[in-house]
Amino acid sequence: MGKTTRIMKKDKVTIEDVARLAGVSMMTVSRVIGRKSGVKDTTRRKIQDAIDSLHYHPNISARSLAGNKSYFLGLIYDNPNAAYLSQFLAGALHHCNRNGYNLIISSFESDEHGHYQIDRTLINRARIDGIIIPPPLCDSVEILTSLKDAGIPMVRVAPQSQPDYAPFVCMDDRRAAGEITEYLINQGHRKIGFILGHPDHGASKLRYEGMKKALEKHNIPLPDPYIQQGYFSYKSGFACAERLLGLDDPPTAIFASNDDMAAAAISVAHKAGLSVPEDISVAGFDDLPLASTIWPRLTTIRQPIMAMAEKAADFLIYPDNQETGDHILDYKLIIRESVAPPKQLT
Amino acid sequence: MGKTTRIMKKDKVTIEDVARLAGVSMMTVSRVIGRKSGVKDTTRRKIQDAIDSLHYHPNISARSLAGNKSYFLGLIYDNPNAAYLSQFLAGALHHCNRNGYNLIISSFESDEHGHYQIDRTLINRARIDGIIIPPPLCDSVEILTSLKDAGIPMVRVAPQSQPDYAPFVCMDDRRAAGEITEYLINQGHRKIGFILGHPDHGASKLRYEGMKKALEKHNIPLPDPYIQQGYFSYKSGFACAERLLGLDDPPTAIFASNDDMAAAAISVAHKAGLSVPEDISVAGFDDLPLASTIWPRLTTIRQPIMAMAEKAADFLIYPDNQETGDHILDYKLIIRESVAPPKQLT
DNA sequence: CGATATAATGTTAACGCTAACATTTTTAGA
DNA sequence: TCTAAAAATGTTAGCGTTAACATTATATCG
Repeated sequence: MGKTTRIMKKDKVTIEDVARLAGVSMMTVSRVIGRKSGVKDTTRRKIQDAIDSLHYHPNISARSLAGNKSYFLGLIYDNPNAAYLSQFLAGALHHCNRNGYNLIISSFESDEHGHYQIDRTLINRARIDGIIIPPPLCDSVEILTSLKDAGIPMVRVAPQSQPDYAPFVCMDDRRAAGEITEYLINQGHRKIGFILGHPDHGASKLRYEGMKKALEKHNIPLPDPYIQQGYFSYKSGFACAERLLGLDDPPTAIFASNDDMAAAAISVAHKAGLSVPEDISVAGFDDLPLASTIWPRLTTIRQPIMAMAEKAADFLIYPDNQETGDHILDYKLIIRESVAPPKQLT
Repeated sequence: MGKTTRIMKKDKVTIEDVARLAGVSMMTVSRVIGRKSGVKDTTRRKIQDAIDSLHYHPNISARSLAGNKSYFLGLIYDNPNAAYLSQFLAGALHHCNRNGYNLIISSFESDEHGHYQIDRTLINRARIDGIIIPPPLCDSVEILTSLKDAGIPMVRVAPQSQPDYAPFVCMDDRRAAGEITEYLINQGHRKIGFILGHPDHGASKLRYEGMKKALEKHNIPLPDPYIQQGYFSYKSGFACAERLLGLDDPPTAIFASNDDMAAAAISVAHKAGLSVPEDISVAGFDDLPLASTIWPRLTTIRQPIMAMAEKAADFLIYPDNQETGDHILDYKLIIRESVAPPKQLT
């Protein structure tokens, strides 16, 4: 392979070429590509034609230098769950690309004390216009304050603390947990075991509360041994499910705070020679791909992960939407095969 | 929240400030931050001190505009597997960040015929300096030619066709499959079932060949029913394993072309009342997190996913390394609990 | 219909940096 | 010690775009 000293980038079409072809000034072209108002419709069309026929694409570096705007959004993560990340990414990416923005991602890792060290690499280097912060980063005080100090707009996703600190999007975990619990109750279950999520994730608490409230509403008891502390991991779910099924009077249904742990519960049941949902029902939360690849497929709550990412990007690209748009997105109860009425009722 | 018309970005420190403080010209500072040669050591140190004390960070837009270099690398993907993506991303991200680059990612989707439509969004918008292309995109002729036309340097990851088309990094799938097969043989297995990967993924063929060759070397037969066509998905692995275990003379070990399918094989075994590895051994390929979260944990091949991503980024950032660096990265046989000697031998 | 407000377009000067070339300083050789 | 070559540093002119202001065309009203 020959050595090319200099890369020849094709389109050296500049805004000037467009202006000349359209018979206007550069500035008017700039207004059109910047979607600014105050350009006559006929002119706009003329310019658009010139743009199209020349295959013009604005130079983002020049725009960003002159306009003090980078057309980049940042996304930072410290992610335990690949499936979550990948969906989230897809949503953010999609919305950015459709709106002329690019996404720069960066992974952060907490130190042994759970604290985050901010090197301002991301911030300084790309001069991003705003930053999307999914959990658990969105609850890190270090990160929030350092971004605020730097004056970078941010949108938090599903934050659990200090809701007033910055704009956010989320879903109603509590209500969702209540709804799926109601579903279990309606199916006839009265003995329902619960596997808690990671105590550091705020969502864990909300899901627990939603579940408890639904039970109370129907006067169904929730004895202590029916509540097991998990950590959102398959492994922790496995241990919890073993404890639940080892009880003298085991529950007829298990509601796990996420799909991973629900999947583990199904494994435990199989291992114990029980079939799901005939002998025991299992419900999850999240509806990640896992939920529909295992068998039986999980009855679960579909989190609007992509939608939250899109909305977050949207709020940064069009800050005005923050005042009109919905911050709380809809979840959906997904009914599949892992839940059925309990045996004694059939 | 008050409305700020203009975002106040803190560090308005420019190269001029640094130059003034260090008592040199802007150009000399530019040489230092660009890591160019031809600056006296004492001067370099003086400038570095000025940079540090002012907390100066070069403006990437300006650099990129003036220097016709973007300091951005692209990563395109069309990914079936979230775990793979997330590891790959981590590797690429890490290397970019450590070398003053940023990563822009973009997802591509094939149409119903498996072809890719290139909108040159990514290419034109960010003026990326190079692009990393993991499978399966790295084997798309449309993508390769259109990038080549645009003059964008690329590095392919684990390409399966046209190896001379562009620089690439990969691992030796064939040898790895051979090695894990040898391991099964050494454990005493003589009846080994194989679950093929997706026929469109070149790696599938290589893994199959490696396995077959190892068996031939030991004069172990591979009857047709022992070979099942999977598609890298859990579901397909499930069906294959059911067929394998339903055979009159079932294998004592199953080697699946990836971890997902191996995990499915374990589920099938459990469902059939067999325990792993006592009644049947299962081996996988990839060593994604799944491999060590399920029980028993999978004996598998650890693909150097992160390392491949890093290397790919490296080749784009420092093209000279392409001539000296290794293109074929090391895998590793990971021995865990899912494989044991077959029953009749114990 | 002229005056005035308003909409549409144009002009100029940066934005912060680096390529290319120019100049000065240092080193090496005779 | 002088000179030529090499090394180190400086100067100038953009890179392609947009902000801010200036100008010109168009609409509105008494």
